[in-house]
Amino acid sequence: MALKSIKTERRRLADEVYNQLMDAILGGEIGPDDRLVQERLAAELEISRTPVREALLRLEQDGVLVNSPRGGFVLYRMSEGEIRELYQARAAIESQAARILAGQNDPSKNSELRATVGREEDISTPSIRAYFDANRNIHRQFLTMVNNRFLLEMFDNIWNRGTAFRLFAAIEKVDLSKSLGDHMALVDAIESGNAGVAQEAFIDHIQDGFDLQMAALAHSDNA
Amino acid sequence: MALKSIKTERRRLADEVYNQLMDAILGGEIGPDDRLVQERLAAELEISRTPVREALLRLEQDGVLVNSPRGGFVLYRMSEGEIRELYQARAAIESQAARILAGQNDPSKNSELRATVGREEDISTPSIRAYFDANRNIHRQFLTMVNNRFLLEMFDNIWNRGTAFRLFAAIEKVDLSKSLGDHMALVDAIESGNAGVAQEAFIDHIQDGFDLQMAALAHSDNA
DNA sequence: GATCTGTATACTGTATACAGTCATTGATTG
DNA sequence: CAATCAATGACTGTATACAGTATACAGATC
Repeated sequence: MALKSIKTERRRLADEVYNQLMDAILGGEIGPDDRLVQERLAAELEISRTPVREALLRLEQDGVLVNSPRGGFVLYRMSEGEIRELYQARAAIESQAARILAGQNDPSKNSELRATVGREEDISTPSIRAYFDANRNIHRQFLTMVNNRFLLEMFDNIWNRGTAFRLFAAIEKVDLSKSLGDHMALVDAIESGNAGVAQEAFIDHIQDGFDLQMAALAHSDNA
Repeated sequence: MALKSIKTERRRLADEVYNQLMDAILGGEIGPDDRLVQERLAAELEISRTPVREALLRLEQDGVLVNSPRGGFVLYRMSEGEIRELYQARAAIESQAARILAGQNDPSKNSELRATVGREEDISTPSIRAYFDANRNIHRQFLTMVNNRFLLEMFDNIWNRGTAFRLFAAIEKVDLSKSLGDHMALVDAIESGNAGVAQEAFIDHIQDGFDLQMAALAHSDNA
C-alpha cells in the first residue's frame, strides 16, 4: 500500500512572511529606500509582530537585510568589492557543479540541459526581468542536475543575496540577450567529459557576467 | 579627552543563546539523543522562551537542527549520501580558495600559511578533539587568506553542519595524525603559482579526508 | 544665534498568556 | 480481551503587554 502521506507540515506563519518578503525583494517591490518595520509589516499583514520579527531576523542572517540605525531593516547594500567576492563564490559553486557533471557525462542529463537552455533562451516578451529569470533558471538547472543539496543551497543563497539589491537592474537588455546565447556552449563543455574544460568554461562565463555587471554599474550614475 | 566609546552593540539574547547552543553542539555536550525543548532550555538559561525559540529556529535554518516529530529539536543526522555531498561542497569552496591563492602567490601569505600549519600540526596533548580542531584551523586559515566573506561563510556553514553530528568522533587518532602531516604540501601547491595544480591538490586532500571518514564510519558499528 | 538639555516618539527586545495540536494513556464497551 | 475513544500532558505557535533605548525635536541658557 503506497498511500501518499498527507502533507501536514507544521504551519508556521513566519515561513509565509519570509517567503512573501523574499518574493517582494526579488520582485523589486521592496526597494533600497524602504524601511521594514516590524509593527508596520504586522499591521499590513494583519498578524502579530512575533512571526514578522522571526522572518526579519532570518533574512538578516541570510545577509539580505541589515538593521538600520534608525530602526527597522533595510536591504543590505553590497560594495563593489563584495560583488567581486560574490562572483568568486559563484564561480566556486558552479564550476564545481560543471566538474561533477562532466565527470558523469550522462547523455540524458546533457540533453535535458540542452532542452532547458533552448526553452529558457527563447524569450517571447523581452524585459530585464525576463532575461534575468531565464539566466537564473538556466544556471540553476545545472545545479539541480548535480543532485547535491548543499551546492544547491549555496547557489540559491548567492543568487538571493545578489538580487537583493537588484544588481541587474542597470544592465541593458541588449547586453543580456547577447550573454544569454552562450549557455549552449557550457553544455558542450560538459559533454566533452573533461572536468577541467567544463570548469574553465564556467569560470570564464561567470567572469563575463561579472564584467557585464561592472560595466552596467559604471554606466548607471546613481551610487 | 579620550573616553572609550561604550560598546553599545544591540544586545540580543537570542544571539547569545545561538552561540551557546552551537558551542555545546560542536563540543559534543549536546548529543544525538538530546531533545532540545524550548521551555526546558529557557528554564535552564533562566530567560524566557522567546529568544530561545529564535535561536532554535536559526539553527534549524542552518541545517544543524531539525524539528522532531515528538516535539523539540534534534541534531540533524546526515545520510551517507549527504556526507558525500557535503564533501563535494567542501571541495568546491576550498579548491576555489586554493586557485585564488595560487593566482596571487603572495609570499607573505604563503609564509603565514606555513606558520599556521606548523603551529597547528604540533599537537602537545593528542586527542580526537585536538586533531579535529587543528585540522579545522588549518583549513580555515586558507580561507581567511582569501579575504572573501562569502566563501568564508560557506566554509563555516559546511563545517558546522559536518560536526553537528560529530562525524569525526569515530576516527582513530592514528589516522588523523597521518592525515595531519599533509597540509604543508598544500602550501607547496599554492606556491607553485599554478591554479590547476593547487586546486587538484586540495581536491585530492579533501577526497582523502572523505575516504578516511567513510572508513571510520564503516568501522564504528552504531548506525 | 548657537549649543545644550529635557521630553516625546518610535521601535525594539523580552516576558507572559492563550489556544491549538499531537501523542500517549487509561477507561469503556462490544 | 481487543479495539475505540476520551482525557491528559507536553510543546508549539501566536498574540499581547511591558520596559528599555535610541532618535528627533523643542525649549532653555549663555
